[in-house]
Amino acid sequence: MNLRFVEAFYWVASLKSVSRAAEKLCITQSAMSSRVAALEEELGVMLLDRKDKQFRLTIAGVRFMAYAERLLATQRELMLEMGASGPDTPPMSLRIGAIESVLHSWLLPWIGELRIEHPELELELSVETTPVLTELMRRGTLDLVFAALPASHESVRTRSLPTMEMAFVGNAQIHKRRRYTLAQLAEFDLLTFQRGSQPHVALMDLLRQTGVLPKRVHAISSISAMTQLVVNGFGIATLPRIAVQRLLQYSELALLRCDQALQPLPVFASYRADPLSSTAETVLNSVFAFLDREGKGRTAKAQASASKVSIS
Amino acid sequence: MNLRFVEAFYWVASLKSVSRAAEKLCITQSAMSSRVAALEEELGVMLLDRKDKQFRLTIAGVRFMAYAERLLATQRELMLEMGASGPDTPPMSLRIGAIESVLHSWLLPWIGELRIEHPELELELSVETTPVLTELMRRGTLDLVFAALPASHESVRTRSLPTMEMAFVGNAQIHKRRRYTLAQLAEFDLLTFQRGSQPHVALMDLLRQTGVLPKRVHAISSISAMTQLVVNGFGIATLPRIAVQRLLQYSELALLRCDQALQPLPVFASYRADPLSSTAETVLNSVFAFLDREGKGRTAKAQASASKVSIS
DNA sequence: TGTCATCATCGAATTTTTCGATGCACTGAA
DNA sequence: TTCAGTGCATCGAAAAATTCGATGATGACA
Repeated sequence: MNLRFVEAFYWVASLKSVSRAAEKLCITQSAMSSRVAALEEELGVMLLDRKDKQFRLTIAGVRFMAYAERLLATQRELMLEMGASGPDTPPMSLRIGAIESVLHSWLLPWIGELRIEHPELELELSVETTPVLTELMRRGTLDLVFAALPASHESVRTRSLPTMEMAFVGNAQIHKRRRYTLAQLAEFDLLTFQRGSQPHVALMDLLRQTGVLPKRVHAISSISAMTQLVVNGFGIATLPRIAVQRLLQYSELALLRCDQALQPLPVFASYRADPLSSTAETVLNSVFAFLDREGKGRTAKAQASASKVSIS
Repeated sequence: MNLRFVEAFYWVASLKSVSRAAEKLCITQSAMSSRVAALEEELGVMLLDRKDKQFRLTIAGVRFMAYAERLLATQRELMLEMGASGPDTPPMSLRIGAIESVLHSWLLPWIGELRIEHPELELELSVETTPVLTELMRRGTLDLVFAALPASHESVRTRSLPTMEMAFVGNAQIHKRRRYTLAQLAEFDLLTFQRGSQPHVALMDLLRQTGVLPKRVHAISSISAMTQLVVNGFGIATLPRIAVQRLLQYSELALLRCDQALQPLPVFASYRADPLSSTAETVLNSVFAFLDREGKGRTAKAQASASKVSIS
């Protein structure tokens, strides 16, 4: 029995699809199909339920899955202990997905550090909205996703990251007040993320609760589009505070103080349980370490600069 | 990683030889050699210590061995649960070795039963002396051995079987007394197993302890040779009582009563730990069941016939 | 009814594994 | 020392396995 085949079956069962498992392991769908067939032949049992149109494991398939996990766990432990990172180890690749807010806050500087910590990693970065990301995670197209909702699914693990403080951002030339009430802000056009997104929902909730009737609320799916619009005097955007800070010095953006606080944006990291590799976990730990360091180091400096800017 | 290769390595390590492991798995030595090489390449570590002329595992090899056992144990459990005894399962073969005493007592009738219980088994039977058998077990040439000594060796398990009662056997025409003293018997030529064997040593000890000086003690390695000699009036043999009983009715042999009891012949079953198959264990359990049944069923009948014959 | 998505199956191409032969290093006996 | 014997690695060719690309079958969906 070949463990590569066992792994193949594991992914077929985990992703509930032959084709997607094939994609995951970088082989053709026909090869994957015949791997499963070979396993079935070797065991003398059907593993996939082919009667139904819908994907399902047979009873034997479910039982085999448990053994597959045990075998692969042992293999992983083994590889780890034997240090099977020989010189001919193929470059490990990790497909990361993130929402724009994450991209524009800590993702890029963190990736900079990651390239130093793990230069052998081959990254693939997709920026999408939360629902798209969770779907891509469910289908196994991404290995690690930073989104505003957990990609809850069997065999997908989730850890929650520090939330991101949201702030109103205006044009420094236009919005010069020291402080705004929500009603005052709502006299301008408001820009936030796409409909249904956490920031959009949170903003609408806040307006409703405080009884403020906004002029217009635009749903924009791109942070850089939003900032362009703000710079052009189109309106006021709700953006992650940290995400904006790196843009502040190069533009005429201004963080606006408001009497009503915006709900912070939660961030969840989701990754697929991979029986043979702890890459996602390792990389995720790197994220936590990075954010921890950033948080500590920046507390004084960044807070100061933030308040300074907000005065402008 | 292919579990067939892991199994290959397991046997290489267990039998401490590439060639013998190859023989065990029915492939050529070169194939076995390259299997190990493939494993080493995959792990990026040497597993066999090739510097020394003498076989040895490297540190990595020893560590890997533990994982190999775990992987194979899981695979075995898996195969068992999935009932991988498909219609295309190759016939299982078991190489059994036994000493003559076992052959002439219960081995053949038991094999008769075994063929009914496990008709899929392909047997290979070797009759040898105890030292040869233990060596063949050590080298992995035999899977299950019934001998007068345990084939003690790492990765060889041993269970002890009921001892065999030894008796003096004479020619019914010549030795007509109801009872003999040891001294009386010793006036004839004595026949026992080869020098160094348990019966030979035991007989010499008994003679020495009782201060009897035998005329001659012949060392014969074959039971049928011994019985022929006894029938021809050559002398008196020490043979397992049960072994002789099946010959009694067809010849002129007689069990002789003696005031000195012979030491019983111990019997040990040794078998190699096979991580993927419990054939030896299963078959050995069949032996115990058989002997148990025989012992119970025969107690009255056989004892009676034995005493009847010994009177003749 | 046509399109799309998913998967099995087929023959050819490719890769892996095995065989048989040979060479090398070492041992033990002559 | 020489010589036969043992144990293992290595080589090229043969055999077996795996994979690919293409095709077809099936059901979903509009």
